[in-house]
Amino acid sequence: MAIPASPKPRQRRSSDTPTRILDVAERLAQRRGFNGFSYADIASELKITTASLHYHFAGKAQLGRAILARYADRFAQALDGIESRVPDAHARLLAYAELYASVLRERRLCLCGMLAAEYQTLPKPMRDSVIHFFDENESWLMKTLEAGRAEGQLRFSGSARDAARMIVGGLEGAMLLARPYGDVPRFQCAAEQLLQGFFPNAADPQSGD
Amino acid sequence: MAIPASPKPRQRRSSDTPTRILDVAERLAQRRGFNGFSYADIASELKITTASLHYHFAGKAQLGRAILARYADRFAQALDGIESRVPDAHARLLAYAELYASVLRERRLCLCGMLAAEYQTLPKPMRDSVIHFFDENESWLMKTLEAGRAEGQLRFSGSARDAARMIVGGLEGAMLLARPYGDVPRFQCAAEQLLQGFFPNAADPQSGD
DNA sequence: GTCTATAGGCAGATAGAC
DNA sequence: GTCTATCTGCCTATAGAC
Repeated sequence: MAIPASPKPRQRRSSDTPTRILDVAERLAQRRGFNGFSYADIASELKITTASLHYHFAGKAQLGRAILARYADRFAQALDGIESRVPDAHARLLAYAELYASVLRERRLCLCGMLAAEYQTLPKPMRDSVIHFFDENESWLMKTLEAGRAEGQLRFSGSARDAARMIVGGLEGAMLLARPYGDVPRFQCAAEQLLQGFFPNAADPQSGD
Repeated sequence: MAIPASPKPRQRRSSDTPTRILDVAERLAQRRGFNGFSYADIASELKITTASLHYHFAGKAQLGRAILARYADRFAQALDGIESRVPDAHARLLAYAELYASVLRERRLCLCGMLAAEYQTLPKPMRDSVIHFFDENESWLMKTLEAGRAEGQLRFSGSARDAARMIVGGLEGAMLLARPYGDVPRFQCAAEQLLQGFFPNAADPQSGD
């Protein structure tokens, strides 16, 4: 029920052609941007032709939609996974930041962070998916923050919505800057500082140096 | 001395061809990304030919370097301006965030935020300039934060370097996300939250709702 | 499903006239 | 400095054989 069985458990490892195309395209989009790769890049890596690519994904716009749809699904599953595995709100925030760190470790940007930069050049359906992704993140964080505040595990002064937006933006920005430096700890350090204000047990931020 | 006079004060408004080219190219780069515009885009807007563009900037890579050099100069001047006009550290941080807001109001991203996303596709000299830009921002913020802490106007627990990096990343990310929504207040709200932890006079962040 | 072959357009770039 | 004309290459995309 919760985990629907794959409709066709044929191949050993998820490696049917559409999936492999999406895997490569997604990685290229996260590393080089949606405007930074071509059908030829995917085709050469998979040793197929661009004509074959067009059989599976009629155009780059449709490919982009498919990448985004799969990415959003996977992200939603990851958030569900946090909720089922991690009981307390404090740890959930850290687990949320760790999702970003794991992407950065592959020298990728968050797909939607990248697409947010390219937003003005994207076809309308992709724009809508990017917005939807951030809305979903905001909702999940709001839910988490409010629950944590009710339980006394988290503290924050303003609205949960504003706090959620600051967290998403802060993590996306920390990722954006850490990647050119090739410096994952740089991201982690920023993420910790960003979140520490929400933890009541944190040392008072007034010690000197 | 501080403000060197323009070498050739010929035209009424800064409108020699190289400057107009840089103006258009910079705006396109900040809105669509460096990979999101072409020589033809600039040429058609200025009603010149791409051949003329090549006379002033031999290639897109050189144009990119010129855009970055001018942008970095202007940003450094803006930081100097804050230091000369704004006396206290608290207000300097707010003025710093306002620099970002003024860019966002033109529906642009910070040039180097945009180029950070496209980093893997940039020619080496542009990469170096992007890194240098963020290093300069970090230095300026460190200086400002340390002075503010010494004067008792700012408080923060970790190193000034880590705090500076969190601020740059946080503002860049808040910009990145606010733009797709076309929502400048969204940025300002995130910026305020990001900075409020540095202000000792802020209300303790434990009030309920 | 995958291929060969190719179309049509746009990219960055250059030569040479004015 | 700006132009016309052109080049080469890459881009997305399609037709049609296998």
